[in-house]
Amino acid sequence: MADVNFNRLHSERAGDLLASDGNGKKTGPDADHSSPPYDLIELLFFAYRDFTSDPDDVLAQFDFGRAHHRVLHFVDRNPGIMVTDLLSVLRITKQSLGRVLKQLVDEDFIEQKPGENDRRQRRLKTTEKGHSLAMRLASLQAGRLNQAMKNMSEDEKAVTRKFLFHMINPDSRVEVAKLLRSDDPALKADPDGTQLFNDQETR
Amino acid sequence: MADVNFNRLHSERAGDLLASDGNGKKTGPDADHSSPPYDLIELLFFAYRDFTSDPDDVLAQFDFGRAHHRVLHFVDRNPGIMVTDLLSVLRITKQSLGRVLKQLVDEDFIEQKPGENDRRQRRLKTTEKGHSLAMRLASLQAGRLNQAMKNMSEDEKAVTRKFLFHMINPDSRVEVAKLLRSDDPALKADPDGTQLFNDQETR
DNA sequence: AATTTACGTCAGCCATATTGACTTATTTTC
DNA sequence: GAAAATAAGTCAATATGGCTGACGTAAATT
Repeated sequence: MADVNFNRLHSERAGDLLASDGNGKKTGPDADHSSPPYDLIELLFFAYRDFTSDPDDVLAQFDFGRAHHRVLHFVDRNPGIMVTDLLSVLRITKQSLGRVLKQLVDEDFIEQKPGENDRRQRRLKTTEKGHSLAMRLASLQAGRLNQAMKNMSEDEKAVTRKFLFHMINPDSRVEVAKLLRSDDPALKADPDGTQLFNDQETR
Repeated sequence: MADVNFNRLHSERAGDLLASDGNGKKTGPDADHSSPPYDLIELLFFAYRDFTSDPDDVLAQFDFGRAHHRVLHFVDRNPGIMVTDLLSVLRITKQSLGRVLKQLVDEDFIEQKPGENDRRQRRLKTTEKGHSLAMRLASLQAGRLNQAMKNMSEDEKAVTRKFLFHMINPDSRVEVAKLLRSDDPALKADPDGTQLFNDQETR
């Protein structure tokens, strides 16, 4: 709140990184003396902050947090997923997952049944109640994304997807690409997202 | 670790949201029956996860967390910023900020002096040590961003910036635009980022 | 039969956020 | 000049969501 005064907050530190045009482009002949793209760094911070805030508000009404959202989302998107897969996608520990998953199961948002071939597995899927909440949360995020892209051409949307994909660690891209195309038959023939994302690097 | 098996995890819930081409495009004549753009939702999640992971590793060596990073970043970028401004940018409480800011001041990453006109204010700026760490962290994020954009034209980069800007709550865009252009004289004449981001909506 | 895997659990720790109430300077307003 | 508003600090309590390490069990694989 309160009108914030950001005027007169100018950097007193020019010359930190040699000459730059202020946009991160090189001005010298060869070496990369550019300053960091602060605009993008900060845009990503603010964009993600707001991207998560809508769902957070809804989740709070259920006494859930962002952790529940992530679990609910990936279970809803990948019915039959097992605990090990969730751990690797979310990159958290079994204990951390266990707590939120238990709540989601206890409160009937997620149900589980043993794997048919391997009875050690817990195959997870959302209940109707869970699916409904997942859709509500996804719709909020969808609304924001659609609004942000409403004036974009298909090509421009593809550029955005490509950008986000390339922000992911190269090591993880194959796994992510698999997740993304998991219900899109048209992408089956593109195992590592190479075509999808016009990937021509890091190989 | 362990090879994860995402095959055979196909949605068993077709027909939830009427017909869709699987890409979030409308297939009907007018109403928006499209399903959420799950690919973008998940790409944003993974992109941000990895975007923050590099700095996290460095911060851990100093016994700092992501909260310290945010404070350090915005102080470094806005020398002379005061506590109230930080609170509004970071959207956290005074108590939360107080703790991490105290550590950063105690360990000589940030210094403070009273405002010249208003002696209640603490004008914050990074020390050499603090600036050095801030630059190190920014370079990590810059490296990832530059790599993600290395094959992009200037137009495509502009599209990406525009996308991120439009993901921000309309209410916050003016404030963010002010922050972004804070040391870029070329943008001074564009108070709410309208030109910069080719903004033609929400007015 | 031995090993590995999938999962669960106990116990404790830490970082980061929250709310509400209260204090102290200092500046602004009437 | 008195009253009100502002900038900042502080105390106390609480919640969330991560973490580590150790251990246990059932089922599958070698």
